[in-house]
Amino acid sequence: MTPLQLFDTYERKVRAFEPLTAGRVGMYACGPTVYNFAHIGNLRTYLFEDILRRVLEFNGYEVHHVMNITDVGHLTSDADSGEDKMELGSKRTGMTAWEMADYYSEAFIADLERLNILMPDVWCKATDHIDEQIAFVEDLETKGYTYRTNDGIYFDSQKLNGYGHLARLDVEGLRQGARVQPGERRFVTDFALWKFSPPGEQRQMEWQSPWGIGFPGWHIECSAMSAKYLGDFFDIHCGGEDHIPIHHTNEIAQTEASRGTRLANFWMHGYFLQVGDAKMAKSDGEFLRLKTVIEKGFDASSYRYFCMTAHYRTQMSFSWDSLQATNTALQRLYQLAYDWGEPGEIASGMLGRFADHINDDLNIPRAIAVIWDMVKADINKADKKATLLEMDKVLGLGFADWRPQEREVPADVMALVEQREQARQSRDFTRADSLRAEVAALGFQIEDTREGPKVTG
RNA sequence: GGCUGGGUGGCAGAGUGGUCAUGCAGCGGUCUGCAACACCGUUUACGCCGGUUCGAUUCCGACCCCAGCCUCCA
Repeated sequence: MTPLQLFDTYERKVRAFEPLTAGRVGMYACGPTVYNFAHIGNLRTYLFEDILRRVLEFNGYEVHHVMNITDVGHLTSDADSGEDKMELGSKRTGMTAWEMADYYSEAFIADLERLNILMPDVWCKATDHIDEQIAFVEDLETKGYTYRTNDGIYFDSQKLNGYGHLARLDVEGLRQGARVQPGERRFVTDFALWKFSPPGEQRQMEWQSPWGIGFPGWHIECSAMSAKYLGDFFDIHCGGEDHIPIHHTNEIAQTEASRGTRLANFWMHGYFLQVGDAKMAKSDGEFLRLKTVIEKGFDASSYRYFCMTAHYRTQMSFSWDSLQATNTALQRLYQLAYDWGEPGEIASGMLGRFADHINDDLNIPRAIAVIWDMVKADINKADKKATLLEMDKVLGLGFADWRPQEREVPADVMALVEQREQARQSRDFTRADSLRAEVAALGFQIEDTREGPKVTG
């Protein structure tokens, strides 16, 4: 088996993965901001992270998986700052920010469960770690990386050598191309560590700090919480591609300034799902949820499989037709695997090829191609089944538990089926075909097999 | 506008300096009373223009288009 290789955004190359501590992997995944439901594009990223985790476990590592929940927003009491997500969400739903955070956190976790995504070992909420964040900012202040403006404490990105290396930022170009007035910020790439509550306003979420009442900036929660649960330098930090230039760049800046590390040994990013010509933007109001996919008659596992047909590091196009196409393939595979019966011995050649591909920077599309090779290969069914079940530890499609849909066939339908079979036996095919059409109109399909007619719903 | 990444057959999507991705769809066939299922076979590709090379979809350059970020979006 080829040793595991992963692409590291920081170094911009695929390199051998070696855990910092033998046998153990610390993995931090940027979680959701809980102001709305997750859309299927969000979920693609969590599917990528799930595959990453399963591949690490397949390689024998014990994974310590941490995911944050961003439940802090800029909450103001009036409509002026309509940009704020938590505020808008609270207004839209009629819930308090706290209620809304719980509501959408639960909905998010339910989606992950439906997709058979393994749960993190630690869920950490930003609001449960205010003290850690304040301590982190205090440390940065002591080390001289902060300055104060009228609305908050900011990180002085120019004090740091190599700010923006993760994203290969052209800092001077950013300065010239800035579309927003910097205000009291000294430089475009500076960002808030702590924001003050505006005078005279009561926020739903605000806390006491050495700098006054306010709330933490967005980036600080990940630096503070990952340090708490995984240490100052851990194995893998992952998230969506959109985080590369801002969020992860700033996390690295904070941690570099405070702890002297680049936070994680590997930085990994899942790429966007495209729907039609546009990306999925929650701000557009309309976005596609897993719920919608299920309501259209697909299983969550079909969406899981769909995502696995593309490499995590390429943008992928979603359409109902392409989901339908992968669904057809997956249902075929389920039925085939079911018909293979009880598992025998693992076919090591096939499993080896599969493992080589997953270890080659999670090349799941190639790994799945090996499965289709195996379908056609001259290997006995029991061994194919055993091999597939082993592969499914990574794929997570649930081949062991899949059963053909057995819908209760009503007695009147069964009667028609029997009448048709009699008509067939007496070679009255005209009558047989019209009875088949009748049964179809009632929502059941008849397939003639050697064992007689098979009725499916 | 700047920076970062990408453009592959009807669709989705791998990969490679010179023989195959794979799946779905299509087409032909086996099976079937006809179908369905299954199985066998099979067509179509590498954005555009140059360059390097014996040979480029693959390497290099320009151009066009798409995406991300510069607006606390996975």
